[in-house]
Amino acid sequence: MTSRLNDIYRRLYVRFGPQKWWPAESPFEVMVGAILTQNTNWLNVERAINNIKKNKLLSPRRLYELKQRRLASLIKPAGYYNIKAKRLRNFLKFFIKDYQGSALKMSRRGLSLLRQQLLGVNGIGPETADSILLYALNKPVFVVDAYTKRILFRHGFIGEGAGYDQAQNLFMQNLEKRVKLYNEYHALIVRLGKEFCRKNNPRCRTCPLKK
DNA sequence: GACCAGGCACATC
DNA sequence: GATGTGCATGGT
Repeated sequence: MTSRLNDIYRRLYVRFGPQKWWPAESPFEVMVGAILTQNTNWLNVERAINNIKKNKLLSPRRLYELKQRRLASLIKPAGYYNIKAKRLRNFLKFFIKDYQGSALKMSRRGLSLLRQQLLGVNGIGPETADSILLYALNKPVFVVDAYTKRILFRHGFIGEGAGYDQAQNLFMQNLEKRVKLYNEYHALIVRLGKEFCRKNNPRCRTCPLKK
């Protein structure tokens, strides 16, 4: 299993090259993006983040001081804007209260504690939590998303109904626990997914992983 | 017009 | 514990 997973990584890297994730200028921007990108095209998330930046509001306290209505209107392009405004505020409240809005302070704590805390925030599930841990705080945790499960299933690594943890364990129990590897691997899977592993994609049959 | 996108919480059975 | 549903914009 280890060698197959390493082989897949190698092929993806050769095919697509380094992906330079996460596309953001600061750890806090990663956190915001992680919440906004839930079930949403990244291009729409960029528009939402640009709205925040244009108004010079990309800071934990400034965002938290906004009325929820105002926040929702700023992030409108990202879709689900009402629920995401709520989720973002839930996270900001936690981030400010427990870590004074400092990603550096947060990054000093251990992975499993942080993961528990993040999952305790209403609106942050496993993928959002792990994205924040890996891409904002440099913790060695493998991020699983819809593409990851779809690819693992289509290549026979897991059953169709397999859960998040099962997919995550597959990687984490068979690969070195390295931030750089996890960072690039997940990004490459998303890159592959966008092109070949959409739900009804005829190109799936020409997937570069199939030899 | 249909389908899809870097999920999650909640209701119901 | 499994399954279904609401949330919403914008690209292809």
